[in-house]
Amino acid sequence: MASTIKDVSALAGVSMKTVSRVLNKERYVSEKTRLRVERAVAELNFRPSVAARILAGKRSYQIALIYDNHSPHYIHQIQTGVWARCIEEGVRLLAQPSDAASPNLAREIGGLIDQTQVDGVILSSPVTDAPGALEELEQRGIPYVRISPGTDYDRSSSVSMDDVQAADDMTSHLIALGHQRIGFVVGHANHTASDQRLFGYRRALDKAGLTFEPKYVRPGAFDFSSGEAAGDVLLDLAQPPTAIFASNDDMAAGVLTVAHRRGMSVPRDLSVVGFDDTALASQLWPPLTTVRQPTRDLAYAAAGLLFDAADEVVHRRLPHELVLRASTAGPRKP
Amino acid sequence: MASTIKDVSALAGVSMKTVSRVLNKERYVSEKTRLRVERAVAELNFRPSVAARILAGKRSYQIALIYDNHSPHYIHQIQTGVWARCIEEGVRLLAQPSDAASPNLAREIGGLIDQTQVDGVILSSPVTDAPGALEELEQRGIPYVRISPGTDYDRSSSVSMDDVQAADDMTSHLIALGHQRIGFVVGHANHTASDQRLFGYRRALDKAGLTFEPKYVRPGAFDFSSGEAAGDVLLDLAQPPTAIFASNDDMAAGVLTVAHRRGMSVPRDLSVVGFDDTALASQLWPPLTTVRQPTRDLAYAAAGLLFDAADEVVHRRLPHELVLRASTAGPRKP
DNA sequence: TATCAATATGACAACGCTATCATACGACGC
DNA sequence: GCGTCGTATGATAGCGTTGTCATATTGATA
Repeated sequence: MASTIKDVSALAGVSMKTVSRVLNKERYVSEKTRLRVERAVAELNFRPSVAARILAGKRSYQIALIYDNHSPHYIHQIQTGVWARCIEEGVRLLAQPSDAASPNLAREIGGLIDQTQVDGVILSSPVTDAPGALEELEQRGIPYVRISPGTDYDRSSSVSMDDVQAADDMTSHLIALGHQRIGFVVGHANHTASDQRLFGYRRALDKAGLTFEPKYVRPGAFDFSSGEAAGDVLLDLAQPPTAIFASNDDMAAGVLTVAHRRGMSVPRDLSVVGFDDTALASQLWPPLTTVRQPTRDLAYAAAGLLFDAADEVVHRRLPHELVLRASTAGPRKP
Repeated sequence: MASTIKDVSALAGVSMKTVSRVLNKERYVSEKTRLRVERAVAELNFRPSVAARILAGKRSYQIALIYDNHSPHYIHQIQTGVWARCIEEGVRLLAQPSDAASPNLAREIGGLIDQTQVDGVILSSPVTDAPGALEELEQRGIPYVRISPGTDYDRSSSVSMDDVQAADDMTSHLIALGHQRIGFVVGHANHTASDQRLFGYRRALDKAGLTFEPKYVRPGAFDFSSGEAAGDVLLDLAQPPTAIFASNDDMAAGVLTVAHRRGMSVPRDLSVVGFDDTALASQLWPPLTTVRQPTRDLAYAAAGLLFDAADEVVHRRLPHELVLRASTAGPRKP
């Protein structure tokens, strides 16, 4: 059924090697020959077998995306971004779920590489910070790029946004609206972004001369129910906050639900803000003020860095954006 | 770095072919030899090269999942389900986004197969109903299983839920609560599930002796904003519905937002229900009454059918479930 | 004891491509 | 006219597996 390079070379009247040269855009092929080969390729609808290429050559024309993230929206955007860049490059993408906390992670990655001979790997947070995974890749000399790494910043190329600055911006926005008591829900402990967002919150308070109150900070895990739990605790305080900043949109949705359940009106009685600007943010009521994280673009850029792979370490930082919607207002006059 | 079957055979003191037999669990290998080979494999941490296997053998130990769906939640669940079954089987999964409406779809699928020699394909709706894609697969004799196909039911094995019955159940539930004027938001025209849910809605009205009113039915596209638009039209009617049934959760969220914007209280002034039970449903306010679609299980079962691939066509139908939350109540007394 | 089937193993070609090396062809300078 | 260089092409040997076929060993049966 499927045609091979041999069929193409026969039809074009050249050797297999010449066809191979055309396919790989090597130098030293005359214009005339290239055209003849390309026509034959088109006529036979020929597609080189990835398997044979891997076996014979150095490249596999495949890269892997390794992720462990429980937000479908985030994963989807990451996949879409990397995918788009791979299409441009004519490279196949293997999407690989994993468990960043698993002791087998390094072995799994090793297995993936042995089996598929991928040319490179993209790691998305929090796999970016699994030491075993990085070691494994380095030992094998596989180039890799990290999306939003939290540790060992200079260990590899990476793309990221400025989580500290973004959280600072958002907190400053709330302060500018007049809020003095601002609650904060921290993200999942595995993700370094959680620390950074917390630090940005603190820095903004500090700059504004507001004292940091530990009781206004609650742990969370980036999921809806931890947002609910944190919201309940914060609103039960004797002096509850007038605004709550959740480290992602899912948790902000949890806070919103708690407020609704208590009959509070948002934003009149309480301002709520999130982080990420997932689809969820605009589907809630009221629509959520949040930080737009350029997830898709980060992923696209990460793939770009991998393909350009000079041997040097390159970092690309993409801009975030405050998205002001209807869940924020000034605090109610006492 | 990576070891080959040759290394293993040398260490175990047997021929390459015997190692191959052990790896593929073929018959006619003595217990003693098998153990010796297995020990050598473990010691060298050997992983067979997928590329070489594909090239030499008939199987590629890879299957592809082809999807075109704009709901990240849905895709995520599909991927997770198929993935889980593939792990059990030791088969690699290639996740392949595509465009069901593209005229190139068949060629793209052909290219995928030529390049990767996948052993089988799983199609998720609406790619399930793209005639070109099915033809291409059949011409090449690639086994495939469809998830929730809408047409040509007997053309291939498939897994699905009963969309008609589910929509009927939900509508009947609303009727049982006392609603007589029930709005309906149709899904995307590409998806056959849209038709079926609409039919289920009609069938329930019919059974209850309520007359079908075309003005209570609005088109939609499975996304938030089409839900908003439909909600606005329905609530602007002189005799607005007392309940609105949206064909998925995203559109139901749009309806909820419209209600909130108009200062209506849900469910006191209006009942709203969705379909799918995505994460969104429980994160909205009020939490959404909806139909739980067993997406993950469907995907898992689809992979199972593919691996068991007898040559016969098998259909598996998985049960749905009404999830009653806080967005429904009886209509307000006039 | 000879014959046969069932079991167990190995030698070697083949899969479809790329890498390596060899070769052929002009154009150029001396 | 001869070596030399840059360009263009081909012949052939693998890459790491599995398929095919051949061969060896066993135990049971005639």
